[in-house]
Amino acid sequence: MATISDVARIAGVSKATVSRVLNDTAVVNKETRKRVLQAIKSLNYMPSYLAKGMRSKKTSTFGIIIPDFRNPYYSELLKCIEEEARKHKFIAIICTGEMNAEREREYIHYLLSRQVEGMVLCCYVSILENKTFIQDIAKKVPIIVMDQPSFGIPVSSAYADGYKGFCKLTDYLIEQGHVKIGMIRSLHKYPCSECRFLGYRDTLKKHGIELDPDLVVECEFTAAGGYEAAKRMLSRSKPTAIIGVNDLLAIGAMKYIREKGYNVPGDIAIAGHDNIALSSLVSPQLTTVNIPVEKIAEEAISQLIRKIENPRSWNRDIVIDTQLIIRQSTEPVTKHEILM
Amino acid sequence: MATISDVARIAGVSKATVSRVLNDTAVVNKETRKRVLQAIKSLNYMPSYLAKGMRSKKTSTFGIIIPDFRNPYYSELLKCIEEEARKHKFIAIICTGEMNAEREREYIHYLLSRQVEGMVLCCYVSILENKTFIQDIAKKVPIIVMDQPSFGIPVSSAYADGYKGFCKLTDYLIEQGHVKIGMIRSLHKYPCSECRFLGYRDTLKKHGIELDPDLVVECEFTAAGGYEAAKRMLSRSKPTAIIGVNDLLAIGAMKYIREKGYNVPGDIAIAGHDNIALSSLVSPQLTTVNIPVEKIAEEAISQLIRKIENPRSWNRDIVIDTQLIIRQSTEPVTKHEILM
DNA sequence: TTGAAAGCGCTAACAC
DNA sequence: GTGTTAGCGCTTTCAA
Repeated sequence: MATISDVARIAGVSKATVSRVLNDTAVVNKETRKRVLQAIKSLNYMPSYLAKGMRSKKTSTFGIIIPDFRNPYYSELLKCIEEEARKHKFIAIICTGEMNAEREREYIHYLLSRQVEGMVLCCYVSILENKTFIQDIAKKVPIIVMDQPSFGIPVSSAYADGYKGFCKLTDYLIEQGHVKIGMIRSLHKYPCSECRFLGYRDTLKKHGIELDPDLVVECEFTAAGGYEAAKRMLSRSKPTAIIGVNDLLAIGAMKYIREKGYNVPGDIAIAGHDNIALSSLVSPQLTTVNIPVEKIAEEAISQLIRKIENPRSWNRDIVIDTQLIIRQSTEPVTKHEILM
Repeated sequence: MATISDVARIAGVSKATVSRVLNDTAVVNKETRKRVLQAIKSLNYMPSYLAKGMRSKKTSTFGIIIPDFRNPYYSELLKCIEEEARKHKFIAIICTGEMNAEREREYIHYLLSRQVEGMVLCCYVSILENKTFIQDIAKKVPIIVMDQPSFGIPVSSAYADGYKGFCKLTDYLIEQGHVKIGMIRSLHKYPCSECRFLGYRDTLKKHGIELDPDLVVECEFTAAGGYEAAKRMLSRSKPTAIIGVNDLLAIGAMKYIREKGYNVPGDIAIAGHDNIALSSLVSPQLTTVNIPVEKIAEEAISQLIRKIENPRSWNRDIVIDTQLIIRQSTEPVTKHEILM
């Protein structure tokens, strides 16, 4: 691979001049510039990001940690983040933390030694279990926490308002006449899951409905988890509606319920949260709460870039509003029966 | 951030010795080693991958280009690839080519200037449109092409045998008594899609069934594409079975068909290919062909690593066998009617 | 407007 | 076993 010295030699100039042409960092004589560009072309020269980064401390890279590639919510998030990064000529190194604090820490270290200029963290575990660790990292590199607030750690954050989302969802189901409303939530008390649960709990309370512990079950963050959770819930009680803490769980639950011969929404209405693409592909289509992922990604990345460009700029907590999306899985029973 | 010089100073040794301890590249006196490790700890020192990579030409990084994060097949692939990479202490930089040759080329350049040690390419467009380009890149860095053969380009490849898969699928449907079997394929003639189509075509022929052009429709690689494709197909003809070139398309088609009031599999049987997680979540569950993604990822990465460690080693075309998975969406009608 | 020289943090070759 | 030295490919003073 050709180096800047090769280019300089071919063009009959110094390395410094080539660098100037490359980075537009000083005025270069028109003729000289032309010769340099020709040399670059003829050698098929490409600057080395390693050398560049080492010298200038700018790697145009940031790191991002998500729990799992296979959760469609993160697929959408990654897509949006990549586009945003692209706009700023950044590239993202993506790692999966798998809800494992040690693995998360390991990757964060790894990213740091690769001199990323910023980090996007969807680390439900570390943030809680390792406040001081994250705090130390934040001194070295700008961090934005996704999907949950920053809990007093001096970093920025960007997340959808899950509390409000679950208030809307629960309110809506109660309006439809439901009283025995179950909830499937995550096994561990992750903040984003917890917020959603509180929205559900408080809304029940507001309407004078007592929370029934039999109607709250916990499971892994997968469709299979939702399936098992529904099984457990139905073995204890018989709700007329079930909310999943996210769409994936709701879809898993729906699968179990339909396999058992129950009608959705006739016998049991189901709703989720996140509005992943899948939620409108299943049948009946899933009622859910839309998270404007693009907007979150855009705001998060621009905040991160701002912080990279000016490390002393303020941290921000960016809270994004969500929208209730009513679909077949919670349609009023009468209407549903007509359709059948 | 502390550097190797700081560590050397604190430990009272030379940088070389620190490097030796760090990389286990020579025997170091036990006492000295201890002092070095203490210094590393006390300084919270982390080696810089930039400097390391620059000097040693080893970045422990490879690049991977996929079409889209949102296709679940790639989510699974990425997960497996990350795990394999992890075993070898490599990290992956993931980019999406979006079936766009220019974007693919741009990212490949980008990866190259970041000195990746190898590339995994799921680039349906570039490989075909830019053979010489890929060929040039292959001279600089080991490449493994995924999901399709290497077409004579001197690189390795790893893919599932889509031709055979579609033979099995078509054979099976014909055994079930289907004659009017439609196929939904990709808009562009990507090799992996084309192979699958040929398996379908040849199997029909083998059974003396003539290919009906009205029963072959093309669409984008998304569920929405499959939905539209089914609409078009049904407006022209009435098959008793439809195969999607992948599960996503099949699921989109199924959605349209059920919305139109047809029974699946009663009126129209549906099958896909890939066995994405989603295929067993929809109802009826989708008959499909399993691609052992883990195995492909494992073989691909170990081949890539082999090539990195010994650039003169042979290229290989790794072809992985697939398995027919029969589910509800193609169950014999009689059995289905009993179930209803 | 351009060049020379220093140095980013590390490893590798060679001495001792 | 360990230290010295050179240099990876680039940017950034400082001089001219």
